[in-house]
Amino acid sequence: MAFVWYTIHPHQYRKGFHSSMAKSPPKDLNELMQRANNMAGIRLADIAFDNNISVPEHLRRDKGWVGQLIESELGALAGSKPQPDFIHLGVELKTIPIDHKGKPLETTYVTVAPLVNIQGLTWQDSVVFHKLQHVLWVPVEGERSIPVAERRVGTPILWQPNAIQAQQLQQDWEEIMELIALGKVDKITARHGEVLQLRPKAANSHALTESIAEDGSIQLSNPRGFYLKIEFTQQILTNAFG
DNA sequence: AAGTGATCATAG
DNA sequence: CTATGATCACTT
Repeated sequence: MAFVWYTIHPHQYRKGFHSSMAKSPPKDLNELMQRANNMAGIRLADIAFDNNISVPEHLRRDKGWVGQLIESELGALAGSKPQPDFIHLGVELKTIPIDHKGKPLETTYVTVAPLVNIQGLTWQDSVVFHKLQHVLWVPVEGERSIPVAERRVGTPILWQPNAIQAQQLQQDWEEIMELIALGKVDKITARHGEVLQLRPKAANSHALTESIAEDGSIQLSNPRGFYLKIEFTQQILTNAFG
């Protein structure tokens, strides 16, 4: 849908886009949003060129490519730390693949789920809670019919959960964590949870990590991660553009 | 076509 | 393995 592109000025941006060298972290929220807004309407090939990054033919073996490209353009600190992308701003960056109608094509990965040592862990102490406190959503065309290089970035959305969304997230998180605490992690499916779901998050189905068994002892299970369901992220986009 | 379970690359 | 970035691809 066209609404995703409502702030786009293709010709103006295309001309003066290439120029920046290595990006430094944005000094404040305004600078971050200015950079994000300047990407709206730009093709991934142009952003890649600007960052001296090559464009893969497809994402099958480069599933995190788009996210890392946008991180580079926005000056997010590289590295794999369990911290917000822009720790000094308290903002988490998430790219989200959308179809031609502006609907998310995939669920959104949030974080790995803790499966042991979770006694006393509360919603407000959780990584899910903290990561979703402030998110910069960057929509990107994701239909496979569009060559990766030609996919365009949409208008960014700076989001914070409203009261209802916060409640939905907390309820799902608490129900899922309760099952994990009871040693039923291997019985949890992606169908649990209204807006937040638990799914495998590993190199493959044979990867193992410690978890709680039904008798309270330690067992091994496939690592899991928390993901936001499509309807939830679709609502975020609708609320911003609709 | 949607949704769930599986998978890919990289850094430490 | 853990954690970052996610999308793939098979089942329903």
